[in-house]
Amino acid sequence: MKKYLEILLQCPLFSEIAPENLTVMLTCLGARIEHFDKKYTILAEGNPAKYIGIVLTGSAQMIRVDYYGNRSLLAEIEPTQLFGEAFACAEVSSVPVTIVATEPCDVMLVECDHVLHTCTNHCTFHQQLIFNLMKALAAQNLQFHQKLEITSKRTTREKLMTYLDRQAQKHKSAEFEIPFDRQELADYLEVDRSGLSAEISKLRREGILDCEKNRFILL
Amino acid sequence: MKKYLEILLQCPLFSEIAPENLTVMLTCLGARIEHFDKKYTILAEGNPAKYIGIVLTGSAQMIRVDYYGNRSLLAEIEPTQLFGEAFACAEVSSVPVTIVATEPCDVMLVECDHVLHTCTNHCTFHQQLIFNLMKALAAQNLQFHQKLEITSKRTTREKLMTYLDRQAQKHKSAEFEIPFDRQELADYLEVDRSGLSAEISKLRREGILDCEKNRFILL
DNA sequence: TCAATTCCGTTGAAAATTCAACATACTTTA
DNA sequence: TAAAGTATGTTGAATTTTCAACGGAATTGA
Repeated sequence: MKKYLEILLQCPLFSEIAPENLTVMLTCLGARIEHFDKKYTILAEGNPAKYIGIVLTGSAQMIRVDYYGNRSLLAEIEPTQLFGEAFACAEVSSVPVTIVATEPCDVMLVECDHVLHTCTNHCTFHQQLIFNLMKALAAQNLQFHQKLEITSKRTTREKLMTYLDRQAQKHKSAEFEIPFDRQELADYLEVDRSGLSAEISKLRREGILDCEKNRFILL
Repeated sequence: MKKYLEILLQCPLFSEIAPENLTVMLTCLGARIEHFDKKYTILAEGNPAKYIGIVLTGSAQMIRVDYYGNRSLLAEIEPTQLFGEAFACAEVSSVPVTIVATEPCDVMLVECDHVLHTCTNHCTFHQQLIFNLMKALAAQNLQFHQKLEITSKRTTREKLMTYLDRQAQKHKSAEFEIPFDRQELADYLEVDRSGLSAEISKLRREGILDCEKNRFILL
């Protein structure tokens, strides 16, 4: 556990928590760390929504695969970010999404009950944790707004350009790398991969953008 | 203010708040009530995100209209429900959506700062309010998951059927009313209105559903 | 290093969506 | 009550997406 304290202190869930209090707190929360190799499922759809997850190293994705096998990518999850907290806090019986490791991952799982309900010892901490959770949920809400803004566009071109504009804003540069390969980008934009490739080629020919692999330049 | 206490006590934001404490609390929060006629804008895109809104009577919608005038309907907001809380809590500078009244509305606005930051008098209340806000944000998160599940489908038929299935589940009945007219339903599903009408007719002819106005029956 | 696998761009045909226009029924309001 | 306005369904053409299939490039792993 020790080696992750650095990362945990940067996690939004532990914002404003004093380093010296973190260790004892983690045991109180029933925290445990698990490792997942690339492509492994960290949390499968249908499982009980009891845990809040924190990605410590590597990276993961929140995905949903429907009845017909259509895969939709809901969010990229990077170190220090949370997952599963919305379902645990809303007390749904089971999670409606799947979390998969896209790189070898170390993940911390804490029991949501222990976060929300004050225990005998650490009452003051819980208040801060709930506040932090609230902030994290609000931030995730914004992420979904952004995703909805993108996917509400009707054409592949508009979805792609809206996504790339937002990425450029985020990186404060017209040149940036995205965390997706082509199939993942298509799954995030909710479009067909081959159609997306065709559209990217077209935008290149038109001199609107350039790209190599997952590195894009808006011209 | 008095006449709304009943409704306010059922609002998720004031869950577990004792009735006798509510009135004094409202003044402490800088609460004020405003009325909006049908079709009026309650909160316009671009405005500062300082307030948490509560719909007391009537109904409202969260919408976004893009550059080209495409209208997208993000959520229906009914009495006791909140709006704007995600943006206020995430401390974004301005709201990226518009809230409009679909029926004559009474709306309460409270200053988010006053909710989040403990004042001199009512510290114990604030903790409960933050907890309630956290719950509300988690619930709204789920709503967006549901909307994303629907709009991630690739065809109008699949989007419509997924939406109607969820409504049937919600009402625990194959027969139910939806809160949208055809244009609004199209805006929620992110599809063309005329295409939606055509698809509904087709599903009727195939004996899969029946409907009259906004009342649907799944067969 | 070599073989196997994955990733990516291209293509053409089929399917679906969008768009504009119009007719009818319904609602609102003067 | 009549007129104006709104909501809904229908249609056909144009646009766009999806789907399946393929080949070459890049990556992985034995």
